[in-house]
Amino acid sequence: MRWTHTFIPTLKESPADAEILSHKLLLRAGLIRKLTAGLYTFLPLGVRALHKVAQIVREEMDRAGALEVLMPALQPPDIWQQSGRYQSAADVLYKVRDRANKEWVLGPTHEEVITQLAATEISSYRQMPKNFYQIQVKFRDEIRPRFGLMRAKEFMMKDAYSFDVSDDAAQLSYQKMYDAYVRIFQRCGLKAVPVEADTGVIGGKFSHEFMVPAETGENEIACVASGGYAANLEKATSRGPLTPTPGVSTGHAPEKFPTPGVLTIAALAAPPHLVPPHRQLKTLVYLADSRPVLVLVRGDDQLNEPKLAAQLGTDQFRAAEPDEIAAALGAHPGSLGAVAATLKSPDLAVYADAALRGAAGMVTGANEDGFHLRHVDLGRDIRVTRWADLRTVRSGELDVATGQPLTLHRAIEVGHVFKLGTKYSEAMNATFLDEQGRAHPCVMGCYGIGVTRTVQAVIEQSNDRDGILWPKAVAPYTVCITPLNVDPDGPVMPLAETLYAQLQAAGVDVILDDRPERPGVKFKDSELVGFPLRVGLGEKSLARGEVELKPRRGSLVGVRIEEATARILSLLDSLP
RNA sequence: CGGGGCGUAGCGUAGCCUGGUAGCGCGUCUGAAUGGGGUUCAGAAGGUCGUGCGUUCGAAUCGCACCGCCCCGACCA
Repeated sequence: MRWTHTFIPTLKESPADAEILSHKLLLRAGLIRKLTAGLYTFLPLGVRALHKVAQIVREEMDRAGALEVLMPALQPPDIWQQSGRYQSAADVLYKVRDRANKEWVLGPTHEEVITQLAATEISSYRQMPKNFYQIQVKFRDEIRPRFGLMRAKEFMMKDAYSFDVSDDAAQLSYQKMYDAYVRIFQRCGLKAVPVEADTGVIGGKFSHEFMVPAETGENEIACVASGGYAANLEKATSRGPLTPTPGVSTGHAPEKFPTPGVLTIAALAAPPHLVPPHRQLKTLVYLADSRPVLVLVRGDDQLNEPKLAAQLGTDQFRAAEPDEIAAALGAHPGSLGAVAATLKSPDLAVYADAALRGAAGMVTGANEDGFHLRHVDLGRDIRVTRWADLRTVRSGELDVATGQPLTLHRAIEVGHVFKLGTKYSEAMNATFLDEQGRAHPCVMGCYGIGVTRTVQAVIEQSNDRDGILWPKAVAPYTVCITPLNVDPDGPVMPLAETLYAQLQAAGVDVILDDRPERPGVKFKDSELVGFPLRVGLGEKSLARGEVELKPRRGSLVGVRIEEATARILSLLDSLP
């Protein structure tokens, strides 16, 4: 490609609405332009990078035995009614009406469509395993689109759906996808960490997310530095708080004491009360399927809502409002407690974090505004309905299996593999007959990769002060030939043309910067866009009989003109 | 949806508080010089100051409403 022929509108300054580096670079390097919030046009260079990622995904999916299909983005709402997600996913569903005023939805994902297909087309165990995938646009009515391509209303996704005859077989399908994902992100030049993940509203039993560590990521993960355990913070567990929970009873019965105006853990820890946070019980009130539930964590711990959701077994839950709390407990936030003797209703469910097991001599609210209780022993004074891991892991805590310390990192989710089970196949009647002629629901898995997001994640992870540092596998062009004088009758351009033709013939994605610009402009642009290798041709180097090879991440080397093509090809091989 | 910030030329911005001529840098176009790191000089084009209503002799500037964008939170497959 010739620079003057394509369209690469680079910018010296980044538009004010770009906040994070990768978003700025996408705009400045001329890869995308915004239409409106969450919607972007891919310009020629952006499309090339996107297609390269998509092609890697496609090759690895094919290699893993998945079958490419293409499903409609426009979908009838009744399949969403069938799966139950017309309600549960209502917030993200774009709905449109046709001329007959019939409603349609724009697909945010395709479990319903593929399961409907399986329901009609897969009827025998002989037809499985099958794994269908597509690379297609998804539409999600995001509450807040953010960070360019990171969280958009419309984005490119690879989604795959596996169908198996049994749980064990589904596990194999899952593992194949997991392995394929590891290869995909490796080939994209991304450091992506597979972490154990919460399965969320989509349901299912088992899942991993592929996370790209980055300051600007929207997720947080906990990892053992040496590798091994890694989990989304929504799911991460540890051996518990570093400060042990007090476990020795004072021998006294709970005793009420006045704490006027003390509404927070910190306030109770301050003078005059001086109750350390780890000796306090934090009492939270949730409404699960409209019924109040008390949740206890240690004063210095944070409740992990996804863990609570898993224990409650419903996604219809939320923190109670102050008036709802007052109605349930007779006191307001800041004075709440779960001590049985202070509860209006003895059968109020109490979920307690496992770190509190055996806790004694604790302080908690008295369910009377302005009062707390001391000398509270969990086992004696609080009727716990269920013990569970409900707290959020903190940095430095020890891995359950190895005892190694965990560190917390922010990360970008680029891929997700789910073992779905039979949630959709049961809802949509996707059954098959086994060898005995008995019907069973297909066991499903689903596997997503955010293709557009992956492009941005690569940039977020690979850049320097001058611009993008594309890994060769996903660079829009791998080689940029930069003649410093484009006079067709001059000494430089004919050689540039020759190299250009030879590299094209060798199958290299090469761009020829044939703009009549000053060298500085060309150098800056090629570095901003981040082509892995620049081939510089100027009269000075030519006079020495050399052309200059400048890897984006390395230093400049001069090579003999007659060896140039061969040296470029071998240098390319060695580049990341 | 709650909180905060912002809408002035393609991009980045000043002016707004204290009402009266719309300014600068980059980019674009023309010409010249320069010709190995966003070069320099001269000239030019380009503006419903987000939209509407209001206050006023007069509104980019003050008030109200709306729209849009960004950030934080809530939410999120």
